[in-house]
Amino acid sequence: MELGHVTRLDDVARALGVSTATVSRALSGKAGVSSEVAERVRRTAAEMGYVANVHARTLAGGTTTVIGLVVHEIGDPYFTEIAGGLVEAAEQNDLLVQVCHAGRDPGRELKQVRSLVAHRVRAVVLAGSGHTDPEVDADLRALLDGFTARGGHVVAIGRRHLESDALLPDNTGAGATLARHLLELGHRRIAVLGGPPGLTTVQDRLAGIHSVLDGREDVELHVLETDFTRDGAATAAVEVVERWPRTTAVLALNDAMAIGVLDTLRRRGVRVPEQVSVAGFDDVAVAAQLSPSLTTTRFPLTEMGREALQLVLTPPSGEARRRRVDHQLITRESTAPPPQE
Amino acid sequence: MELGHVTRLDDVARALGVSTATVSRALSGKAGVSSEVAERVRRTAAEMGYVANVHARTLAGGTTTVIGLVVHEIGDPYFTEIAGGLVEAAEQNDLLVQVCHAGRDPGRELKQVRSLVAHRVRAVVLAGSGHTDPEVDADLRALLDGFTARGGHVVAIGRRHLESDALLPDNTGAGATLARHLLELGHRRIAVLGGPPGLTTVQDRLAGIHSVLDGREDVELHVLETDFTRDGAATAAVEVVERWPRTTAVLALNDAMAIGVLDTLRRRGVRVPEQVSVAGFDDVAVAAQLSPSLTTTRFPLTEMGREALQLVLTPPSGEARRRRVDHQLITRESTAPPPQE
DNA sequence: TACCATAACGCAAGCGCTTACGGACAGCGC
DNA sequence: GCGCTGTCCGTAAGCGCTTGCGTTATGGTA
Repeated sequence: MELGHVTRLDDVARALGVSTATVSRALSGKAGVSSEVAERVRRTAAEMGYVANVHARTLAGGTTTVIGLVVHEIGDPYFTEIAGGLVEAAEQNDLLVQVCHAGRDPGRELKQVRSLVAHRVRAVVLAGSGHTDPEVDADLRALLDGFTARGGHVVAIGRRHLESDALLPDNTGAGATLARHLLELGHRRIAVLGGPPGLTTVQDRLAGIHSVLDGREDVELHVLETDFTRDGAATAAVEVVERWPRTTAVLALNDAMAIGVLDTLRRRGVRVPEQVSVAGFDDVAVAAQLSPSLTTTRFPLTEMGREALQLVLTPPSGEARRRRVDHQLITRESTAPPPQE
Repeated sequence: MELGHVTRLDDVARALGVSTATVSRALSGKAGVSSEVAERVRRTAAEMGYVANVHARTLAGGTTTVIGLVVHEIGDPYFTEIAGGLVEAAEQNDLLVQVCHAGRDPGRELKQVRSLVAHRVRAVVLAGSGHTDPEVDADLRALLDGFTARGGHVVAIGRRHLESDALLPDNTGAGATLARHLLELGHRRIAVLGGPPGLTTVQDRLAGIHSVLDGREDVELHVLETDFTRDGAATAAVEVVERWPRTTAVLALNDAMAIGVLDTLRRRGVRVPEQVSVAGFDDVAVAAQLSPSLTTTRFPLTEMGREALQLVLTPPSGEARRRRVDHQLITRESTAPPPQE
């Protein structure tokens, strides 16, 4: 209970009749203390319920045990899974994760990163798409450069424009794979629900799709720009149904959007996949349980979160480590051959 | 770029020819500085890219802008939605959220909270079920008591045993509602997939179920203890199918588990709801998109996260504020009358 | 025995900020 | 003119920890 009082390093030192220096060294396992004393210190500290003041420690030059994670949409399963892998791995390494929600707004993102830097976090992990316009990220990069220069570590997931360690999902390949899949099923009138054009993920996935579909005279392709969210896609799907009612396949640029599309189609009484096929990206955990289950491409998101932490833990080598993450086509119920005319 | 150097308060002060005290006061909007000077300070600080060192500030007695969130399972949508509401609301108030994963292990939880306390977070939000055994939480409560005594703020979501501000979902009511729902559909052979008995949420939901089903001679009720996770339920569902093949309804104590049940039944070729009805708790976002969509009870999770932040922001009044959160039955495809014999 | 490395520990100077306290100065009433 | 109040600002004392350096004890070596 002990209202209002926290045991400090000094209290422990006094209780043992040693100096704070000794206690400090003993507790952080540094050399310069005999093992018996160290043991006694540790025991007493534990008994007294001593917990080091993180701020004092950090200020004095010790190292932080917090890493920052910046995501676009905390509610999006894509990020949830990454966060899950990261937080769990962090916990195993006695690290804490500070989660920031940037809402796909570069300004907000900048603010969040600034705050993380101010907290002297050990590392910043940036998850999600970068911006195609290098200008947008200019401030961010300057900030991150300063951060790394002072010993901070930056790990990106899918931000290929950043010169940091990175996990780079093969978005272009995934786009191509899905386009090919639809083509092989026989679809020729395809709608793509794209996100805001400023995002590299959007750009890459679209590029993959175009690389397969462009130049084919028998293919009618409509690309709709919309919000990169489930609701955005749900609304856009209405437009697809009304403007191009003969569409036989809708390709959403992520699973959240695909779910939105399924939702709209269900409400409108359009049967999937009998009348319209739907596919997404990312193979979010629930994709398999959807009604109908969703054809998508898989990136090992949880695994990527864990791997990001591994990068955090291993000190940055001379040059940036960039690992490409491969995709995998997951064929499920939501795609099928188009209806006979 | 400026490798290795961060602008400090002192740098700003020197640039302006004033004392650090003045700069400090100006930046934190305290009295004692003329408005012109304050304005000049703010401008110069911004120009120099000054960002206060959070640790120094906190150590010197300033207040933190971090709040800690402890969840049982970061991957569980239940917590994800709460976290989503919380993180978003926090962002709007210039607060950072530190997320901890306790994995339903009191020891780990304790460790995480200890770490949060060491970080002098402004508030600790504990989400998820408490433990029925008061002993288990004894250490935790001592820790939290110390924390509040030093001005910390504790907000619980669903931890009715803690004497803090709390949001208390009506789990008992929800259990009763679902049991009644199954009964009304005509189900008489019901299996319940419960979680570990040490959790109050499990206890409360079960209590609600029992309050409706107990004493009815025509009802055959089997309660299975299992892991409170999707995989745990998936495994348990196998057991249900094999041991009590005539079961017509499976009630899982949360949606994640219900999803696991659906998964198992699908694999086994058992049709839902034609042969077996399935229901869950919480109305996680994907419940509506499942195949088949899931009957469940809704708690406004995202809203609860937001509300928790509101509690964090409003200073604790004399006595704990405890708000009960009502549930709502969401009837969907996964429940229907049992098959004719 | 004298000398020096080595180990074990204490001293004290910070880390970058906040804030009590006090000084300087202006304005006011008497 | 004096004193008083109030405003604006600087001085300096910490906040609780880490760590470089100095001191002392210890043992090994020539």
